[in-house]
Amino acid sequence: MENQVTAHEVAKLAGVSQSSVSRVFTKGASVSGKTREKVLKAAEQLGYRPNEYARSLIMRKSSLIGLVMKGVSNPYYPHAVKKFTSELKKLGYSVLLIDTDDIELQMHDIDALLSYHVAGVVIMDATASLQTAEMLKRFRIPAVLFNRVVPGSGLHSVSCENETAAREIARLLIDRGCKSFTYVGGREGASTHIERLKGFTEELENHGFGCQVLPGDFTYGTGYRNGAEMVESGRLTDAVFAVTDIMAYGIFDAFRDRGVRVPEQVKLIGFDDIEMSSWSPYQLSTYAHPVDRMVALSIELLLDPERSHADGEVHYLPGEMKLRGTT
Amino acid sequence: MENQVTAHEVAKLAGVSQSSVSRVFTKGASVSGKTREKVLKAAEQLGYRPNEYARSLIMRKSSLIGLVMKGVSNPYYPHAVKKFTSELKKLGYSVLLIDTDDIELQMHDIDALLSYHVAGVVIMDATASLQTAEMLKRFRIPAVLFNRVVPGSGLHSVSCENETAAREIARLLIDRGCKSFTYVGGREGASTHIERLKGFTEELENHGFGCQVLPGDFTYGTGYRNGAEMVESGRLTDAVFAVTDIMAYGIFDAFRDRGVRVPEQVKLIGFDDIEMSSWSPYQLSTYAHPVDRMVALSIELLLDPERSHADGEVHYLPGEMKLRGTT
DNA sequence: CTGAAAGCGCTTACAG
DNA sequence: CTGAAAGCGCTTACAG
Repeated sequence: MENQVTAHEVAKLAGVSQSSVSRVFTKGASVSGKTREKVLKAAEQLGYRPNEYARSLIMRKSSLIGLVMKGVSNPYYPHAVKKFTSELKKLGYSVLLIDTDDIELQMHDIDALLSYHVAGVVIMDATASLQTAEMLKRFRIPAVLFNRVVPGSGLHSVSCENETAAREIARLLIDRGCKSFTYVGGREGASTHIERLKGFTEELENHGFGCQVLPGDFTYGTGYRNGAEMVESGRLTDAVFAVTDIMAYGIFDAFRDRGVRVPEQVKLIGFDDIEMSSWSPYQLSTYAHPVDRMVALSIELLLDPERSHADGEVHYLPGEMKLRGTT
Repeated sequence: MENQVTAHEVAKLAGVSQSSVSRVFTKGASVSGKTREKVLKAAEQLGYRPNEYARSLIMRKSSLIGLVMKGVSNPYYPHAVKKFTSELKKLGYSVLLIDTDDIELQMHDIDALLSYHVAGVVIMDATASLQTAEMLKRFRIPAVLFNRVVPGSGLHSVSCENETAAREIARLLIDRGCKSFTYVGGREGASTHIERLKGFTEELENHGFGCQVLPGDFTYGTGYRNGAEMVESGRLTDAVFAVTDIMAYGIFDAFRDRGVRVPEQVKLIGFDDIEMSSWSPYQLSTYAHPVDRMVALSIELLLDPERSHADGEVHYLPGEMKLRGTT
């Protein structure tokens, strides 16, 4: 950064004022074609690039969006991250990556977001505490929870139609002739878990069916343990709905290792539709998130000045059922 | 950013000069305990945070490190990213995430890196072209290729001991009594592919064995196709070494779907040791990267002023063989 | 359209 | 230890 080329040097070489150089690199400013040409040539020659720190400082506007990630366990998120970065890039924003080890966004991480006064933050796979929400609001940083909703936080949320999808899944399983059901859940308190559980059990109830509910934490290992236990304790049901694909794989493998056949003896369905679900050992039926639309809406909520600081909007977008070999 | 609290406001509330406020937030500066206390109290009250844009501008030093990612296909990378962000955070750096869709780092992405004049960039899973390397060098931005080496680029490289590991793998397979061998590779030109291929075939040759080499691209699908073709064309060998775990899964599944048993009929081994390799359907033998040490060394190369701008150092770190059920 | 000048919020010699 | 002042590299009224 010591030997950075400045607008001044470009101006000198081009024989114009520094203001003119600036105007050439500021869209919307009026510059004559001749000046523009001279400046561009000089800039090219010197390898000039406007200094983003100076620009953000004087414009009092950040071109950074904070992306908060927690887990690396669910391959669903890297895809969303990629979509976010590429869409944001088109709009002239860069991404500041925050990777928490904790469930919640920690003060340490918030500090970075605040120091750069990011134009917005999207929180993925992490549960923002009410305290975090207050913090963000206090510093007037627009935020959206991606694939999560935290009631009372007042933050925007963009999720998949979890409850509706879960109802659809219940109906599918009933149509397939299943009479007994199990739901294997995710971390207590996670909205995806809560909503899917609600939709599934309620719809079953509407049809006069009960449901065995097993606790989980979104990991393969816990899925496996649950699957094993179901078989060994003789609590196997006609159908199993796992809160995420990753958990479904664990359940499936536990079944397979114990000679339980899917879908002949048990129907199994997951949620997310990550890449592995179409792999040969699984061929898992599942429900796909509308990732692209979720990302687009999130960005809209963050960047639209009308909405970014308004009360939190909670959106549920419809995805798509993917029927494969396990149902 | 409009209503940001500045050092001036804190100074006024604390009854000191703005310089003193600055000193309190600059480590190494001398301030009296009394002043520090007054400033801290006022800062807390107002929710003050030094503006990082102003700070980077005046110090002519960026606190940002660019992290360049390409694929989302190999779960190996998200882990490395997490390690990078947490280590970097400890050193006071934040991460600017670049997510290319192209194989090479594109101009568009370089621009962001340049505008923020990042303190360094780590390139993962992307092949930096010689042109990119020139660009980075021209702007004096330290860079390290993670898990890649590009000869002639003059960039630092930190990789796993690919060649040595591949030799070890060859010996293991020979010890297991295998007489015929297949190597399923990655993208043409990728150094991981080249080095693993070299080590494997050379070591086999040393023992008087040949090797069938099949082309690949690091994806599950291509692994599957290769596996299927080997079975169907009768070109199955006693052992198969896949350039990455992901490809090994595809090969394994193609074998399994065709009734070929692993390891009874064919021994199979991968490279990376990602989470799925320990999952029940695979139990894949593989070679684990020393990710933590690779990350630590990369950061060292980037941040050490003695080395960051020096000629590219190429490092190969030893990992660890993980023997599971497929060998 | 163009240039001179002010100012964004900081750090850091310089004097005291 | 502390304050007044200069200056980092920009954008943007303000005059012309």
